[in-house]
Amino acid sequence: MSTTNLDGLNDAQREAVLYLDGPCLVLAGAGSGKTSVITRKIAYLINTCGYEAKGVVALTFTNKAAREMAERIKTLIDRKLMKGLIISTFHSLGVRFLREEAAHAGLKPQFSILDANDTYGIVQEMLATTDKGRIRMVQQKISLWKNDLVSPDMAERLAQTPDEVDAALVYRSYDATLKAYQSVDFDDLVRLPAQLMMQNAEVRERWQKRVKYLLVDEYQDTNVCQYEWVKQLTGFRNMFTAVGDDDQAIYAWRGATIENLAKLTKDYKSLKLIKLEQNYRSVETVLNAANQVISKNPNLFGKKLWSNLGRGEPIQVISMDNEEAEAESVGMRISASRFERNAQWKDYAVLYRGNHQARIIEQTFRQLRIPYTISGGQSFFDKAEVRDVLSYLRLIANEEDDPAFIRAVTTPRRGVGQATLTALGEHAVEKKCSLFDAVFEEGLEDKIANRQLEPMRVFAKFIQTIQWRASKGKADPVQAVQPAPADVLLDDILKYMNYEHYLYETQEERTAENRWLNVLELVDWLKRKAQEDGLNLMQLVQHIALITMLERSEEDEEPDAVKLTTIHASKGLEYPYVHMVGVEEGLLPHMGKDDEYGDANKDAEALDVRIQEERRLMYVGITRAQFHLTLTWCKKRRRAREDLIREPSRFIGEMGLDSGKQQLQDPYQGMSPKERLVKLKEMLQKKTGTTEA
DNA sequence: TGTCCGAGCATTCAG
DNA sequence: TGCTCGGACA
Repeated sequence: MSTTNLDGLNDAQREAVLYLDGPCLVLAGAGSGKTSVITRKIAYLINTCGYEAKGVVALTFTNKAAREMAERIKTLIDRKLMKGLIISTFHSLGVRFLREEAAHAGLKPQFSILDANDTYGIVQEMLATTDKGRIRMVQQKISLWKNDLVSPDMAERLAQTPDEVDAALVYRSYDATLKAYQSVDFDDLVRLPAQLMMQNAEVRERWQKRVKYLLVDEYQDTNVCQYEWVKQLTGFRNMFTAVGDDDQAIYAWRGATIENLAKLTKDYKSLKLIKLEQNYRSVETVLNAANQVISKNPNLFGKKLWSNLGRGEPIQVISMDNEEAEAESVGMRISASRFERNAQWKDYAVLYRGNHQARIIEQTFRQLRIPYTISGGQSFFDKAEVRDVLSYLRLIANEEDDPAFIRAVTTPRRGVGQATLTALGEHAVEKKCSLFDAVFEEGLEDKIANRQLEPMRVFAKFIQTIQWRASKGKADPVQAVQPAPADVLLDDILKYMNYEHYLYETQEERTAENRWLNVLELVDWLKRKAQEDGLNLMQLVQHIALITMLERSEEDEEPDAVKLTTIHASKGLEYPYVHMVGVEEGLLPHMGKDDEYGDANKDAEALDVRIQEERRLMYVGITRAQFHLTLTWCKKRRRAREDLIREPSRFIGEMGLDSGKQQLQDPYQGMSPKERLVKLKEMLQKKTGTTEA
């Protein structure tokens, strides 16, 4: 295992792995084997070049990507040599960084991490409104500013519209509030490390010394902040490999900026550019269409994918009467195709632009008895029940975490309502302390009636007791409590919450049961984690933000089912047979309610930029297909109570298909569902008669 | 004042 | 489907 195996890599891939003379940008087209390049390069660094694992850092955007990368590396490197290797998301590394450097950021190491729900509440309070749109707009604006490394001061100067002026004002006090809560939001997990490294020489040197080689995946998705952090981390050494594809940049709306790719060539004069243009995924018909579409975009580097997987079948474009017919047709086609090709359900994917499009497809698939799985949905840690339990843990670790206090003290209900919390808040301001501490501050009796005060004090005492019992085995002489390991404490917390009872009392039995199961799963997982890594409760809580529910994937076996997913969520995945639905003007490219093409003159450029991103989205969708692609669009689509007349997406025209051949009508057009089924059965029977191997 | 129910309506997403 | 908003009711 002392040398790295480079077998099976093409010339460009090999060059990318071996290049170590300085900064390196790998432009990796769809399906060109970029993960192989990253993992092999890591193996090469450690196995052959004598890098210590702890000096190598690979950054991704999702936990899933990080996990997959780690899996692959296990097969390439001796376990013993892997110790200390960091493969993580930007945010996870940010957490680790901030825990270590907390003092420099003015935080205690047990700071809390607030998610979008918590910050929504904070913004809501500051705006003193219930206008959801406005709150979200401000929240988003602040997030984008943070991602762009724009300070509140700068934001105030930059703000143009009245909305922005508002947002800038909120931004300032929002940040102050987070500080007071000893909390950070998700954006801070990257922003604060970047800023800290820019401003603090000691911190900068420490981390630059530590990171000997850096690899960044999906570089086109980085924002200003991430760019800067990467730059800081690589420092004078400039030893890094960035892998990305400008044609697959589809996250501008959340702050990512493709300019980062161009900026790289400017900032690093010696940047080595390597293009991976051989595609190992798709047949030529698919690839040609993708190339044609994306060629309508201005391009930075000029790359063209090719493959030697053969010509492949023509792409099909099918027009439908409406979305019911579309869903049915897709279902029937998949059924028939699966039979004809002797394929499996999981070889098929249905891609769409917006989540709501999945509904009709789900419905239809259930009728047709087609098994499916649907991607996306709420993440485990966003579920209300999970957040409820975690709010207790957060509060135990960091009693300054006011949002956690509010959530915990009001869940389950214990007679503490809005009025009480307001009074408590005033008291906290007066005494300049957290809500939690305010509960014990003198004078509260004058503000809050005993009936509310008492349960609140009982609650706060309970939290303290757990804190005492959790802190490194110190028995508290006054409270006479015994220290206890995390699993015991977790049980005690759940018991105190009486959460199961609360669930069944407040919700439908079925949902209560589901939610309780989620809680049990969470607690199980936490206990196991504590056991395996020998953590006490305090340490465990601090790790929560870093966690990925790794072990959950025991049932990893993916079921044999058709995959229903948005195009966004499909990035990075591949399927033998792909159906894209709703390929219509207005949907793909997507147009909001108020922006019609008509008076686009004023902001023609902005519109163009948006169309370009939609075009890349189309490109991503097309390139998911390995062997066959079917596009459908509806002549009419029901919106509210009216039928809208629709037109095929401009992107269909841009694919350069020889029309006529591929412009199919729905063969089942005008038939009732029953008739369609009969027709399908006929077709299947005919096939059975003449099936070949 | 709070909450319950039916109607209407959808960008895209992870940490 | 699932969420939110508006109107009705205790």
